[in-house]
Amino acid sequence: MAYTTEHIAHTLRDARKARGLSQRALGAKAGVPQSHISKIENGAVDLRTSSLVELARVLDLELMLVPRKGIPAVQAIVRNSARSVFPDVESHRRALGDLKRLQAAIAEALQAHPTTAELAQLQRQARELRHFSIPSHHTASIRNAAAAARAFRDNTADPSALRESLAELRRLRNALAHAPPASQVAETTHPAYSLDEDDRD
Amino acid sequence: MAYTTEHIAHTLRDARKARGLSQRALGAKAGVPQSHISKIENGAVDLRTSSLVELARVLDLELMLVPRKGIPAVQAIVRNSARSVFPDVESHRRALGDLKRLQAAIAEALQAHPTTAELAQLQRQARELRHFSIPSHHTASIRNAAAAARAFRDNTADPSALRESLAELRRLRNALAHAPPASQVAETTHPAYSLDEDDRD
DNA sequence: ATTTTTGATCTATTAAAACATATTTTTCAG
DNA sequence: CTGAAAAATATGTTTTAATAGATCAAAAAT
Repeated sequence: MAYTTEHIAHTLRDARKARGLSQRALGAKAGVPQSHISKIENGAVDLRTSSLVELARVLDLELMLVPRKGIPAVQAIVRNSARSVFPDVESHRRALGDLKRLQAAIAEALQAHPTTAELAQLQRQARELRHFSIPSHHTASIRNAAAAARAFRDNTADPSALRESLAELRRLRNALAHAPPASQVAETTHPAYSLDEDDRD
Repeated sequence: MAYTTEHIAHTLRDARKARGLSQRALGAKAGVPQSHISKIENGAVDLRTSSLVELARVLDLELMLVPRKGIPAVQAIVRNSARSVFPDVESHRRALGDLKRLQAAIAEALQAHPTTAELAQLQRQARELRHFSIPSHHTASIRNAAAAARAFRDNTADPSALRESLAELRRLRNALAHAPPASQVAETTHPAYSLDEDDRD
């Protein structure tokens, strides 16, 4: 398969992931079967132009023919369009780390005290939050919750701190869920360049 | 067929014409049969991405995925890359006029003196030149040749001026044929927008 | 543990690509 | 200007590969 085609496949996969779409979801929007998207992303097929255009559209990308002369300039633009959304992606990445630590703390606390209802609720809430892009100024809430969980693990006495954290996380989740633009998972508009985010845990 | 696909087909055809390539010539360079190019340009097929990439490459175009946000900026760049080559197209158009007059002069001279070998050679040479983009500073050679032909028509005596012109045109042709970039017919790098040059006489 | 979700694989169908051939357009001699 | 030869483009046919649909395996969620 030609270099450029590989490249395109990568771009599509990255863009899809950055938008938090599954192959099925993307396929549904673009009118393309999931199976086909799988093959495309794996470079197993030389897809037709219409398919490429459809997929790109759904991912907020447009296929363009650029004169060789203009390529560097265009690359700069593409890079910029991407950079303008990078901050969100970055803080999202950090927020994911915080969340992961929170979940670990909860797990440990549960190990010690498996019957605590507040911990189970916190666990569910933390899982929920992973579906959102979390602005940096909210990481404190998450770290506080983790601290509360650890404190509870060592001193079972008082679950009130847990309830407090739970309420705070709930408020956070609601705020994010009703946020105006596409705050649902890292706003994207991806460039042609991989970024291979460790979106996984 | 989707809008964008139509659009791409048009861009390809325009770019090819602007480069003065036949479907066959383009196909040969890109490794695609002429018949297929015909279908592509007529929107009769939904070509595969690799074909599109190959054709674009030969036409000095690159396929890129541009974030929606960046489209206007990219369009501006594309437009500019095109404009920068316009002067050449213009002088090419003028050179074609000169060539046409030269051919007419030769024809007349041949009418009067059908057996003159030099005239036949000149005729062939003039035909050859039509395949090239001729920078404006070379039009003098062509006009001189036309003058020589007209002179010969009226005064058969001396064919040496014809030979002189012939040699000059040959030199010109060789220079153009071996010119470094794509001087072969109007340097192009076409935008997505038609330009529909009256390449015809 | 099981139910859901996600991504990969297999089969049947359909359309692109390759090859040969026809048609149209251009060129140029008489 | 007219007709023949050549070049350029279009159109059939066959072959090959993309696409759609169903099924499967692995991972995640509850």
